[in-house]
Amino acid sequence: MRIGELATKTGVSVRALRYYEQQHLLTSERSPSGQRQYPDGAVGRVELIQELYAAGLSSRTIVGILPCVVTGEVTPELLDRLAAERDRMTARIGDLTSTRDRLETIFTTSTESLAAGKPCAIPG
Amino acid sequence: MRIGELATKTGVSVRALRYYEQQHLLTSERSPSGQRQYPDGAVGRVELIQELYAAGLSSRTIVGILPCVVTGEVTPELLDRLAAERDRMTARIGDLTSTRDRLETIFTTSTESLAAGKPCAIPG
DNA sequence: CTAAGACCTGACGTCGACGTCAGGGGCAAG
DNA sequence: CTTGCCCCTGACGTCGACGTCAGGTCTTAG
Repeated sequence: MRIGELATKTGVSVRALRYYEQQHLLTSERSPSGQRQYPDGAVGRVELIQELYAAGLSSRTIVGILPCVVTGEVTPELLDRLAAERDRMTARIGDLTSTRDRLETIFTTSTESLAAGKPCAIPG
Repeated sequence: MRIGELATKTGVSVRALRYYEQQHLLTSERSPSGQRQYPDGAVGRVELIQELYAAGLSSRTIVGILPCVVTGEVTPELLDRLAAERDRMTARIGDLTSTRDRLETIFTTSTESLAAGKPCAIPG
């Protein structure tokens, strides 16, 4: 598969795919003329990368935990980093949830204030 | 309170506080010589701003939902935006959770592979 | 053969939330 | 009065994940 096809299949831009390769997140074979060739598995690979980016991980972080997928390499350091990222995400989910609940509280009290025609008050 | 004190109390840089003012997230009185003066309530205000930034909201978004706190203004449009952001956050929490679970799965299977001395495999 | 489209490698532009530097004023202590 | 610290307003720098443009090559349909 060439880069354009991978781009349309994953919904990621061609530029982004080349960028992923620069960051060592993605590799490709080259045709004699220098064009990139991807196996079918690249689609899932790119989708995983996108998911991790969306979760707020940086290229550096992803490249640190991705070798497991790539080379089948499983080292204790890799597992440590993986666990660390998992924990970071769990903590982040907790923060987001409490912030969401705070917005919810503001929303509820504000809605009541609107119904009662009173000015709104924000809890601590 | 002057800007330096507010900065140390909130753990936010002086530069950031001036930036918040530029973005209309924060207001200040000025002394005759032009120095910013903040009331005590500014501390909680800045902390709320930080929390919303940390939740991934942009200045534009925050300024769109913050007037409720500021002026006590409660309009239907404001409540709509508030609800929309709350829903966006709920959705984001869901995405993060599934990604975290995926990392967890990778971690678990990789740990087993390491124990068994086998190469790791990544699910779906 | 030729023209259109897909691909290549640089390299500069963008955007948001600040950091940092330059150049200058305010103010309390000694 | 001056030293030292805090404050002010520009204005340029930064970083990450790309967008976009320039200038050239490859491939494929007609």
